[in-house]
Amino acid sequence: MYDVLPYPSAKEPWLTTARWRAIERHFREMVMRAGYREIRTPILEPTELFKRSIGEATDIVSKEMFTFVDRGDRSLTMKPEGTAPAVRACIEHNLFTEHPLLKLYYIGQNFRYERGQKGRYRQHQQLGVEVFGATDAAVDAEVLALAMSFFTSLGVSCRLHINSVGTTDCRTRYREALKAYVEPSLANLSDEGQMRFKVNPLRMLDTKDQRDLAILAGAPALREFLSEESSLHFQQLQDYLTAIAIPFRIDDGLVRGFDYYSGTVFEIKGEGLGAQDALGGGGRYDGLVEECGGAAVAGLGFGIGMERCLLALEALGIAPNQEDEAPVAFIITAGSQQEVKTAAVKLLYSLRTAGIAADMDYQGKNFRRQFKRADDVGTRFYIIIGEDEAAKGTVQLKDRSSGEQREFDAESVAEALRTGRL
RNA sequence: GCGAUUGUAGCUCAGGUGGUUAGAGUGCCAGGUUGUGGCCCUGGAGGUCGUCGGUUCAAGUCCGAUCAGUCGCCCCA
Repeated sequence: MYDVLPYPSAKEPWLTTARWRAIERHFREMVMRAGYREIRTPILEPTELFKRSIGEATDIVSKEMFTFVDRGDRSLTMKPEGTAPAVRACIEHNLFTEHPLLKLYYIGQNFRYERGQKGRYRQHQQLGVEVFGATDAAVDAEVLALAMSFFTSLGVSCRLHINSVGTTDCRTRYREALKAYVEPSLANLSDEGQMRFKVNPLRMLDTKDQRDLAILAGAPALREFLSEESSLHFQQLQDYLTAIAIPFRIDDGLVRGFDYYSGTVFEIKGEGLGAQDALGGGGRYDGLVEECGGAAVAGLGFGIGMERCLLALEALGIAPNQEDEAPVAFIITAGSQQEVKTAAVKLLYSLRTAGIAADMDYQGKNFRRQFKRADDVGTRFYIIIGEDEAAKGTVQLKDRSSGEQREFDAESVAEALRTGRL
């Protein structure tokens, strides 16, 4: 876990609220241009929701959930991912019937009880989209394109890995074929590989163990077991991606860790991120809505890791386009007369009311130190008020970068600041 | 859940073989006449040495345990 701070720290300069807002804004603008609407769901959900959707046997459900029993004896879980809660909410509020084609986006916190590591936190934020009600491969292309352009438009280079895990039938047939192929060499497989052979054979493909890779090198590919329909859909997706110039590579070993995926699956990998290099991932989950008690509605989506995105930007030395947090004007008072201070306070509020970011010192600093404070907060203009000005109802306006200074009526200074010129 | 590694001011780090009131740089605060900033000069505050226990006349330093961080495995965002 970590704190997101208002100022960069030496240890983790990427962890600032300004950067977070910049990324969130970038994401929002992108998905809203593509017609997505925001959904926000609670952090807590019934544990059952995740068991049914993600799958009992998955790592997430079996060992990584923050689960507890509440005072009413219900088992609640802090959401480990955003899709199932979104599906639950849409069913509950009949959004699928009201909006047969539903395009949603979310920005939310997820919780997984894992060992911390670079780019992996027990509480992490995901930026995601979900599209319900369309099986057209063009939608798959849209979702993948959104995820990719999110990164490329930020200047992060990344690789798109895609695969198709087909329908339940395809996977069942493939699972048998794969087991039959591996069985003779089972004893030579790593401990981990042997365990997966029993529990979840498809996951054997997702290994980094050299021996296992050697054994699996000649194994049949899941792609060869896809039904004609799944196969065609996957081909269409590739054609669309090619048409819109999104580079991709087919990764036969890409098998994701949630049980609800069907058909298209993908992962986006970045560079310079250490072991946790998945920037985002997702896929199609056509049976999920039904599984959660809704109608047969097709769906697909992706999740992008906020922290990994920020880390990737940091590794590349890219600062996201952040909004300016510095005030336009900083008011400085000379002399200790109460009239001066009162004139300054009056001016401060009239500037803010006029929509100008303005600030002043409240620590009773001397004249010289007020300038230092103004420099620290990065103001563009100094506004100086002394006894003479307070008496005349004027101020001195000084440009910090040029050093130029002119006297203005207190009433007209807002206008000068708005034009940004003396 | 497993493995490796680190823990001394806000931050980056010094502190041979144990030995008085634990240091530097930087940052912070103040002063250098509250009428002109960035620089500079001077001064100041700030540390139960991660925590607990042990060895010793004596522990930041040696030993054990524990906690936290980091990195990796697993898995994923």
